[in-house]
Amino acid sequence: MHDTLPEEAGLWRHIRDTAERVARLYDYRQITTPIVEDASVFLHTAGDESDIVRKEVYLFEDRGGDALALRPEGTAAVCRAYIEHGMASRPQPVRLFYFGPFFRYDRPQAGRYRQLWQFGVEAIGTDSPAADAELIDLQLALYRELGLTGLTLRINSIGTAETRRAFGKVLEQHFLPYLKTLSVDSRRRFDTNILRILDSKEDAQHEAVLTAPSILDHLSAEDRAHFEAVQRHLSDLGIAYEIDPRIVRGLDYYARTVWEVEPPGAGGQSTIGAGGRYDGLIEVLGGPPTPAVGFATGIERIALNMRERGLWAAGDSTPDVITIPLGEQGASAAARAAAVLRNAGVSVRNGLPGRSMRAALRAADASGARYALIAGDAEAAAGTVVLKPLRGDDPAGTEQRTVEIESLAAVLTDRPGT
RNA sequence: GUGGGUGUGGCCUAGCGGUUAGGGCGUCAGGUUGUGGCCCUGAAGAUCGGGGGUUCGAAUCCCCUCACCCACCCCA
Repeated sequence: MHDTLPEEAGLWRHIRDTAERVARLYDYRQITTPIVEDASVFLHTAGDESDIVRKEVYLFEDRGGDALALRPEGTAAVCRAYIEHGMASRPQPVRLFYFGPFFRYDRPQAGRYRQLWQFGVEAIGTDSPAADAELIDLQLALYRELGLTGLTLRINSIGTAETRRAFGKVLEQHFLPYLKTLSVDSRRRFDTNILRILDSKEDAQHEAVLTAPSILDHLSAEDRAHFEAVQRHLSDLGIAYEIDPRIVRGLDYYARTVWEVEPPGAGGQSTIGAGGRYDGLIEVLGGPPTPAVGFATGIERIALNMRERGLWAAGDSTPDVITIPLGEQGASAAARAAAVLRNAGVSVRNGLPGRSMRAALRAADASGARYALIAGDAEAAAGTVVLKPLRGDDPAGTEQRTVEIESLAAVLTDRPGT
């Protein structure tokens, strides 16, 4: 798990602000759910026997003996809240977004952490293919706003659980003759989750995988019509996409549309965000049958991609002004000047007394502040301070001048760039 | 869960059986009386991830362990 240090804070704030702004542009509203939930919210939705539950959820018991979980994802919790707060009686769909930390007991690796931050958006209560397309549009708009271009959108339709069960049988017939030549992992998947063989890394070039039947040929007429409508909407929105029948999802509550977004030169843990339709989830959680669609995107991976592309240079925030108090009267004059400026919205680091002028100016220079404000006993007696521009590009020139404390705010805020 | 790699002051790193464990960056102080960026001087800061062992002697070799990183697996 990671600390976010001051040098990184600006990037995180930028990503978060951009995500929330874009979500609101599409009229989604924020929901914040607890970090800890009753374990059943996540266990039942993921299937009690899956790897997800057995190995990757942080589980613990509270003092009352209840089984709790650190939330591993957002969608199930949002759906729990939808049911609990009777949101089915609000205008449908309910349009929600969230931003926060999640926890997964995975082995960490590039772009994968045990505490991870996600931004997610959900439209609950609609089966319209236009909603699927809107969410994809929103997700791509976020990446675009952040400067992440050249991403690949891959979409697929996986029908219903019933479709996938039938398709699994087809795949069994297909892979059976090749079984001995497949990798160990694929042979295991043959029994546990046969659809996953399709996106095996090891066997990606294996004849059996290359010639495998496509789930798209096994969709129901309704599912096919839905998928075609999603594609029409994407085209209307001017969104480029690839159809990739190898994108699958393991859990039964998924339905129809699934998508993933990858940066160029993808490999490894590269997916930057993924979404899909989960028409069966609300029902699994004890609510009425309610169609829904959403996506989530990893903040660490966004940050990783932005840094790799030089879209954000690490840097501290800098104060506008740093004071240099000299002597006792100077210290109180500096404090007064700082208060005046802060009231006007100018950020001020009030320097600590006791340093030599030289040392204080060195520190002021290193701080990146635009101005040093020198307050000595002589100035204090006159109710003034010395305002010294520190950067060569100051519009008022580089000459320092004496300014009355009470007029400091006007002097500084009049100028652009402070 | 499986495999591989790396661990030396805050950061980067030299050293790979005998060194007071060296350097760079950063930090702090100073370079004369109230003026920065460069430069110069000085200081603080390391039980060499931890624990065992081999050896006259270990940061350097061996074993165990922990942490981190990378890949696989998994990916809600």
